[in-house]
Amino acid sequence: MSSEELAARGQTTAAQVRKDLSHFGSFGKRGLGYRVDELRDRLKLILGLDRPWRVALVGAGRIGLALFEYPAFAARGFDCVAIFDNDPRKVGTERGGLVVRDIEELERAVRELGIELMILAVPAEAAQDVARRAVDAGVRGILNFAPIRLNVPPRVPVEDVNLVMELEALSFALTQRERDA
Amino acid sequence: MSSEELAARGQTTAAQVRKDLSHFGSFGKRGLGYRVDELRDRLKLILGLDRPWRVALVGAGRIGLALFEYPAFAARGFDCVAIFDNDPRKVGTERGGLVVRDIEELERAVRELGIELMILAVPAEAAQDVARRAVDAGVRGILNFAPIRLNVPPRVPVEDVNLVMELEALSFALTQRERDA
DNA sequence: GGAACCTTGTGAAAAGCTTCACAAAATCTA
DNA sequence: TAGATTTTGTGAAGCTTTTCACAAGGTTCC
Repeated sequence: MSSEELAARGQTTAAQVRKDLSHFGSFGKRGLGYRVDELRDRLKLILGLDRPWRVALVGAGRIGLALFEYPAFAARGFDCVAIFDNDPRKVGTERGGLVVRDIEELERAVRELGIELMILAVPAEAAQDVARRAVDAGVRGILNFAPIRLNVPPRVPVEDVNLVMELEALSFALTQRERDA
Repeated sequence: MSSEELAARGQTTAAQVRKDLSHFGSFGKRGLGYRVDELRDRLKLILGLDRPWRVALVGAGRIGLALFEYPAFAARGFDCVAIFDNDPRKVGTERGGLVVRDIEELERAVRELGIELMILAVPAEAAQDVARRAVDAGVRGILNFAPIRLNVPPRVPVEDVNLVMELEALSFALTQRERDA
């Protein structure tokens, strides 16, 4: 498959595809393009998807649980191994094949289960404290749904998801178009 | 509040704050900074958040429903007015105060309820078709959870949310750090 | 084998974004 | 009122990202 076709599928340009890939090495054959199966394997390796990642959910609310049972995670090698919450009514109950643990067990469980990534889906007020504790216990990366900027050591990558902001981006785009017209 | 303080709170720089705001006009007073209440009101206006938006959910799966009941949406003026699904077991049941409608009613409901934004949370195979129908019926913007690039007219803004990709970004960041070390 | 054709990988140019730095405007102090 | 101080708004510089364009390498066909 040529960079031209990859670009068409990925909503980008052929030059962009080639430049991006060249950053990690030489993947294609001139006159021919890229072998899709080989490219996929090499990209998986680059992205670190050649091995499973152990993931925990903190905050057993509706969004957190819905995400955690999202089959696409497991399909890409993200293993959901623990759920934590501070609500005594939830602790001990089963959700999606896992027993909800008390947040007080966070540090011990992170160490014992070798948890590397955390999905943080707790109220904004609690997020910073949970993040600090988790990182101290060994969590290496955070997918953050709380609408605050987490203060963590620079070695810990954080990805923020803010769905309200996504809707606001649509509102802005449409409002701007109205004004232009 | 000075651009310096706004920057500290927003994880950016003072110059960036001033440049960004200057793009939309002159908001501050020299020697004094910005009046927070006035700034908030003017930004709301710029973002189009001075009026409510009518939002529909298509796909009454776990993630879609969890999102739809997310109180932060309503708090920012995004009114959830309809839920659609194609599963006869779900159609007619109540979810979060709304009766789930049959997807076949999509066009009529979009017109009658004046639906402007759609949260698209259906399987990837169905997403393009639903998007086309919704846009034809009058939907003006789409928050897309399906892992495909939607083909819609350029006047329709689309925001893509891909949670697997967010986790993959963490995996990549950590893998790269390992290699550097 | 050789001519025609295709597509990569990559310097160089163009475009876009961020930071710098400072005149201008406002406040504060006495 | 005047001098000291603060902070904006913004050109210009610096940096990053994207696009262009083409030599080099590879394929296809006769």
